[in-house]
Amino acid sequence: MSRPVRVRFAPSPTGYLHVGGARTFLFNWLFARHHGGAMILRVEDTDTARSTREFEEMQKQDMAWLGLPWDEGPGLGLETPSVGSFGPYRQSERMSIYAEHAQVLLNKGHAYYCFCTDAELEEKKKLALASGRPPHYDGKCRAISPQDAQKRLAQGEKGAVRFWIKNPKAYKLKDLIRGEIEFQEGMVGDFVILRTGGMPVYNFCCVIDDHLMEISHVLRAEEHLSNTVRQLMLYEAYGWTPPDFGHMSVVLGPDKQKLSKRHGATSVNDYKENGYLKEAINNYIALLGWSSPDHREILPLNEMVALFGTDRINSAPAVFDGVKLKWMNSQYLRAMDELELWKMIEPILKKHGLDFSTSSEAWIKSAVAAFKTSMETLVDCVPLFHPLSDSGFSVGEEAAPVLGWPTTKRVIEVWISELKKGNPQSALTEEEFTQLQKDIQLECQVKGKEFFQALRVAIVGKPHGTELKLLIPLLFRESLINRAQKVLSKMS
RNA sequence: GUCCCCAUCGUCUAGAGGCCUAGGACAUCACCCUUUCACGGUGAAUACCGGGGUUCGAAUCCCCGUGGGGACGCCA
Repeated sequence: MSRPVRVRFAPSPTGYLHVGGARTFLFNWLFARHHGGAMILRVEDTDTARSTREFEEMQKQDMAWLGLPWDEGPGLGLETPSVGSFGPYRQSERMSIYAEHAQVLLNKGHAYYCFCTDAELEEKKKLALASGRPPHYDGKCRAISPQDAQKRLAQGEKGAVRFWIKNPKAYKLKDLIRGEIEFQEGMVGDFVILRTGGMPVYNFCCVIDDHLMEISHVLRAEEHLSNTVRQLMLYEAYGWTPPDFGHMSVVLGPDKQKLSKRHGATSVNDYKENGYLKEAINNYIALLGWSSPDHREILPLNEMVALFGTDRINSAPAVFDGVKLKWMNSQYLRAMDELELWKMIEPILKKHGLDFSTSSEAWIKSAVAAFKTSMETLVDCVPLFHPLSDSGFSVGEEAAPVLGWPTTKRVIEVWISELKKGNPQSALTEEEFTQLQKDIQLECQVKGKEFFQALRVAIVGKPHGTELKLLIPLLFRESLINRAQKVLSKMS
């Protein structure tokens, strides 16, 4: 009775992997790993008008980037072959399988050819809706005998194949997340399984594939709940045992509408580019509808695997909160090793013209350590590291009032002469700097704002910014002198 | 229109009849630390959608209403 756990993520390659899809994928992945089962990737590309191989590739790249490998399905890369023995894993490559299975239904009298035109169908639907009847297909073409249908087909007429609902009845579903759900009789009409032209339709492919791929559990979004009744009918017609279903709620935007592009950044790729860590994204997304039994919120992937279960999935829809994601990201950033973090930061800095390739490992470690608590995303490193780069030094507009103060010049001059007392290729320690500040204040008889802001301008070119005691140990005397002199030259 | 799902602080949630004067996290506010900002620390404010039952007792169970979402496709 207990089958091996095999779950699948079945996206349509019609765009980037978005947050909602990523959550479905993550939940399935966690479920598979928790039970030691297999994670299958199946590409649902039967909507040929909107599906592309490029989109498929982008989604796979995002999935891989999240660090959630799949066990079976198309490989990463446009030309890479699929892995797994239940393929092909692209629905567009399974056409003969669907055709065969549709024929089985046709032979059993569980399906029939429908020759109604779009216009005709549209008209009927409108009429039904207007008179308060459910807009279901009226079953007109049931009357066409298989022989007549074959004849019309042979004459070149095109038709679709519909599932024939032989004995309408209520269907019960034991949902893993929602419990028992009952669909009343008459909820759906005879539905299309093969479009005119032979292209199969989602509900049909889904059943064939889930069965043939021996999928044991289907965790998917709530929007498929009402569809499930059709799928149940198909399982019944074939005499197959359906998998266990679990329908999770949808992810909402701040306006409580289903999260979509108009809500701004909603794809995994957006977050990746905006400097988010995959660990933070996985962790945050997992908390959108799932909670840990031990009530912790910061959970690394391996712990989520150990703790995951469908019993703690919330059936109410969740609003996506970018602010909390950002917080989560900052937590992971802080927990990272300095050199590991540097590997991610360095290319970003380089892209912004900040080159630290000559810096020593010790310097990098202390620089990253000094700044990582101020970062919420990776891209936040740019303004933070900017003051450490000599090429990026300039005297800002905001410094103008400070430059106008009568005491400023003297403070900077003393600062320079003090710096010259040491090795130009050395930096001041935090303690030395603290002492030096006291000395200068005493010598110049300047204190408070007049002193601190003057000094800050001499060092970073602006009266505000990062704490000086963090910056100073990371800057050589030579560089500090150069900067101070540049400021001085602005004053005369 | 019909059917299905859902309903605890602004947001994510804990809560499976007494442990709830409803707990945590993010955000907010105040104070402390600090030359500024940030970090950190301490604390505050804020929620059981409404109405009926059931029960000695209900956020928790039932019914009705309301609100939100989804489905009713030759989209997935």
